[in-house]
Amino acid sequence: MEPSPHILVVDDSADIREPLAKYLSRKGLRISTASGGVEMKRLLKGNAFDLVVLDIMMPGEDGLTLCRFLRETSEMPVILLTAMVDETDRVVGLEIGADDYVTKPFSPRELLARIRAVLRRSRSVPASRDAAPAKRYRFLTWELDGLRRELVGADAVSVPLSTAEFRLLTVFLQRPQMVLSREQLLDLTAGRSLEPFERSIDNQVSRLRKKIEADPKNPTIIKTVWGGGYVLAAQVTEAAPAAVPP
Amino acid sequence: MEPSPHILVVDDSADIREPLAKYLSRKGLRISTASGGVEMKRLLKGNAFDLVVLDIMMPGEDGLTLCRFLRETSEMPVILLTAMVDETDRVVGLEIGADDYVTKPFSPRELLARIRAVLRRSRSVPASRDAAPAKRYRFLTWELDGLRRELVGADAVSVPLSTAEFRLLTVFLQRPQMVLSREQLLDLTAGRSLEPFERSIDNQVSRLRKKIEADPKNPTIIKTVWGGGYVLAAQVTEAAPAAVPP
DNA sequence: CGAAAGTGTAACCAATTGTATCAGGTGTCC
DNA sequence: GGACACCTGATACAATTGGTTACACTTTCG
Repeated sequence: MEPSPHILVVDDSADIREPLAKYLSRKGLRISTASGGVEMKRLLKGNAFDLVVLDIMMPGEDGLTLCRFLRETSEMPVILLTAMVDETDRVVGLEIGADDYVTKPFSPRELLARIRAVLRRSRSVPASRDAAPAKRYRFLTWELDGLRRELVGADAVSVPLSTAEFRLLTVFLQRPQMVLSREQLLDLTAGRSLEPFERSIDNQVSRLRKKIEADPKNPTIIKTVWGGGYVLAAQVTEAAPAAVPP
Repeated sequence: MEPSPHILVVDDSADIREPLAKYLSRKGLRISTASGGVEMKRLLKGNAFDLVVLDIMMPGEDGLTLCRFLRETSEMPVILLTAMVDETDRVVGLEIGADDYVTKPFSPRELLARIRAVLRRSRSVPASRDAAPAKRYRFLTWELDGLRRELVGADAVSVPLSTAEFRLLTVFLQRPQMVLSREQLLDLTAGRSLEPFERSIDNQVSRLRKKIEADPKNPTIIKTVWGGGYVLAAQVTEAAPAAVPP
């Protein structure tokens, strides 16, 4: 029932990237690839990955720099691909906070084993506290309280949202003005990839519109991008989490 | 400038102790190590530690015993290292008052993250003397007194909770805004794993809701995440344990 | 314009969830 | 020991949720 893990492979060389992606996909993982830092960052915005495989030796933005970036911006596990037999890279890598490393040349099987090991570890029972970055978002007359999972209208009346609706709305609010494909939306809301003729996202959007649009037939908040997906076309301001009652 | 936190790592195996100490040192923590209970107690006398990392499985004086000892003699946060297999250990550990646990095998990075999380938490709570394994949690109009195992409402009326209800609520309060699967909840409350068609957690949640929700049919505190489990959707503040008049 | 592709949404249905009820277990008090 | 209170897991059945399907409607483009 669990969605298959989504892995991002970052390597400048297509000769490594492509076969690797193919192999890992066959093994039941969802794979996206990026050829460098810029592409990686773009993909990170629209998708929810469970792990990043990162080549250290890359032209342009260095792998270690990217690893450090990942560490600073997320909790995502990282596995490094290091070319050197030299220990320095591994040490530096682990120091920066990588979860594991594989030295090139490596067998895909070995990498797969490492990926599974790291995923297993990171999936263990959530320990304690460390509150999620739950925020509040204000848009138009609405306010979504991420802490209480509640949508409140101008008249302070709360509109009940189902789990899927809440997730979808959150995803949009975190990415205003960004066109999101159905594929990305499904990844971000449900962590799975789009099946050939799936229409579930269309339905969720439709259901959500009925709850938040003044006129669902002429949506002004969540707009359709023909052939592209949907956008949240409203200005969003992030508010601090609801104040604690004294 | 804040002095870097001083951590005591207690593990009988040098193969774990040494590299861990090295890694954590590089990350800016001050590390001392002990190979067992005797050495630990000796070090405790001469140093002020901010946190103890404790292996549960050790020859001689058992880790759980040492953890209990720490709880009785100090306020120091404890993170347990437990073997993946034994779920009971985790439950007992948290019950005894450990602040967190990490299951072996673990990545140094994961442990570091847990250490930082626990330190952050322990720093934000005003220090309180007198050993108290159980805390008090305030949420909405409620207050749970972990010491007396009592739930008190706004009107100072106490609502009696059964053992299972108390544990479940505690687990939620320690992880606000965190979606917990039935599997995880059962693990954390009873230390066992979910049988195929088990519904006991649903039942417990339902029973707990009847006691704490204003309208159990439309829960606002413990919300359902369809296909995912349950979340505590309320802000929680930790309070010092209630003073016991002598 | 007309076909093809893309989108909106009502209606349907399988899976998931809420909860009443039941039964076994445990502890208490005579 | 027996009666009773209470707790907790199992079971059953109703309600809800969300994916699927079908069909009408839109947009695009030759």
